[in-house]
Amino acid sequence: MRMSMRFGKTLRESPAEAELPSHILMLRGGYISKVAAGIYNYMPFAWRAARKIEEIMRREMDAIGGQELLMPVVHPAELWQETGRWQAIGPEMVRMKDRSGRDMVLAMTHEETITDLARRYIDSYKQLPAVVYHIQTKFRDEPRSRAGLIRVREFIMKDAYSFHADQEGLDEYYPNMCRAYKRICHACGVPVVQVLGDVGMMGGTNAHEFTYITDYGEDTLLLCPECGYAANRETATIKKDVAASGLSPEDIPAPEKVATPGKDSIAAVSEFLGMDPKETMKSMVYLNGDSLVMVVIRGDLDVNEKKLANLLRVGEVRLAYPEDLEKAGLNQGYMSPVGLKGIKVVCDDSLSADRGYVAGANEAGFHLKNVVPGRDFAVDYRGDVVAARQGDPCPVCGKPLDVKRGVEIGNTFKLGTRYSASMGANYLDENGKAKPLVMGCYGMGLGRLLACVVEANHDERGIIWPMTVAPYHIYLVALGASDTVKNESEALYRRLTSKGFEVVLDDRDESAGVKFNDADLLGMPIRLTLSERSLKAGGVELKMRSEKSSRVVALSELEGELSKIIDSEMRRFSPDEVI
RNA sequence: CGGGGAGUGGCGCAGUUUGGCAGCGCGCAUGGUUUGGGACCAUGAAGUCGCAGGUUCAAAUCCUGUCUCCCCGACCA
Repeated sequence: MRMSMRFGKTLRESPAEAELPSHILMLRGGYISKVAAGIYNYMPFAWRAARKIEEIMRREMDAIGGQELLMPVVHPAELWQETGRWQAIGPEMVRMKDRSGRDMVLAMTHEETITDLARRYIDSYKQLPAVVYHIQTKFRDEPRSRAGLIRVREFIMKDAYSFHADQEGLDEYYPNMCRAYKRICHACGVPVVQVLGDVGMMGGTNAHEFTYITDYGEDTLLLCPECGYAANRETATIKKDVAASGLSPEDIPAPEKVATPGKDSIAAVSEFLGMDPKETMKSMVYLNGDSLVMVVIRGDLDVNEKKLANLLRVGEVRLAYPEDLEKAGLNQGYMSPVGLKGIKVVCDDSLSADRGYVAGANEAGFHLKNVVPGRDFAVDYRGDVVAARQGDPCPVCGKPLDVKRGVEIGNTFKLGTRYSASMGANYLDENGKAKPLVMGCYGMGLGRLLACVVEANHDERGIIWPMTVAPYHIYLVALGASDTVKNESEALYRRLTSKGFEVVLDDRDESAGVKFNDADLLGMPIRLTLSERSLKAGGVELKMRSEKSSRVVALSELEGELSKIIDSEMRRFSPDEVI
């Protein structure tokens, strides 16, 4: 490839719209160009890198029994109506009518289409497990695209689906996919952590995310540096240390009303009464659709709305407005579930039913001592709705948790029978009995991974592509306008290309500074410089993008040297070496 | 959807406060001089100032509406 003929160009200044390194560098390098918010063109260099990532994905998917197919981007609405997602999903799904007025959707994902295929082609347990994948465009009309390729509306995803006879089959297969995901990221030079994830709109029982840790990420994670516990904010929990008191509710004195004038916060009340916040009960009221829900949790803890919504099996809840509280006759600062009527109560499992807590008296200026969950108020839901915070004890080992940000590159879900049951995707087992297929689904964003490659591999001058995904391995700078340099560089370019090396020849009529700066910005791993000076020194100058120093290599030894470097770099990123 | 900011040649920006010839740098084209870390000289092309309406002798500038884009939040590969 000759730079003089490159479709696209580098920019000296970074476009105002970009803030992240990956976004800035890919725009400046002419790798991507924006069409609309969250919709990008992949220019030739970026597309070459993307295709290399795809090949890595294919290699790893094939290695765990995946078969590649291709499903369409436009689906008939009926498929999505069968699973209920036509109704359940909001405006992020693009809907349209075809010319005959049939409702159609743009694919946000492909569970429906693959399950439709599965019910038509999988008849018997003898065909299981079955694993298929494809690399295809998705469209999600996100409320807010941002950060270049990291959060877009149109994106290419590698998504895989597995079908099993039973949960055990899925459980057995699932780790293969997790390992493959780590191998793919490693091969692309992107370190990832596997974290517990929320099932979200997919449904199912169990999920993991594969996340690249960076302050620019929009996913919030809780990590335990001690034991490796890792979960995203929607799933993370903490050690609550609720030791049994050995008391039964009858042993605990009845609630006692105490005056707490003006003490309308946990901190104020516990200080006033000389108690630990852990001995108090915090009451929060949320709006679930039109109805109110009260959540009670130990005084020192906070509520995670997403976990609350999941416990209630609804899409979302929001903190009630002061007017709502007033209408319900609740005194903010003095609320409690005691004597509450017509409002469901969620009790976090940080509160135990064998001890008394300080709670509000539902009367301004008063609290109750010795309030026992279950005895003094009815519990409608009990579960874990705690919001894990920086420094909270790890649920596994008790050491303080760290909060980090990250970019979710891929995720894996144990779907179970969520889709097969609603779409009637059954197989016959050994006894000839029809059973729903047990499914897993596994997504990974191609553009997002590409952006993370840049995030994880750049310096202030530009991108430093790992050999495995570099658009080209070698950037050959022809320096100077002399015929000797022109002829020699042209000959070298042809020679290397004909031997299968991936080479960009910078044959532009530009100054040395421009060429070197573009070489650094574009980030091919090996830079060769051919000039009068290098020829006089005995050959071409060879410099790795990732290193400072350079050396001169004789033209006669060049191929051997390049092969050696490329091989060792490829090995450095080989997942077999590590995972 | 809530909060903040911005739309002026391809890119980065000034000009808007106080209405009066639409500018600068980079890039692009042509010619010449240069060639080891973003060269220099000369000449040139390119903008309905996001869009619509209004005020005015006159609007990039003032008013109204609208669209788009960016950042923070809610939400996701």
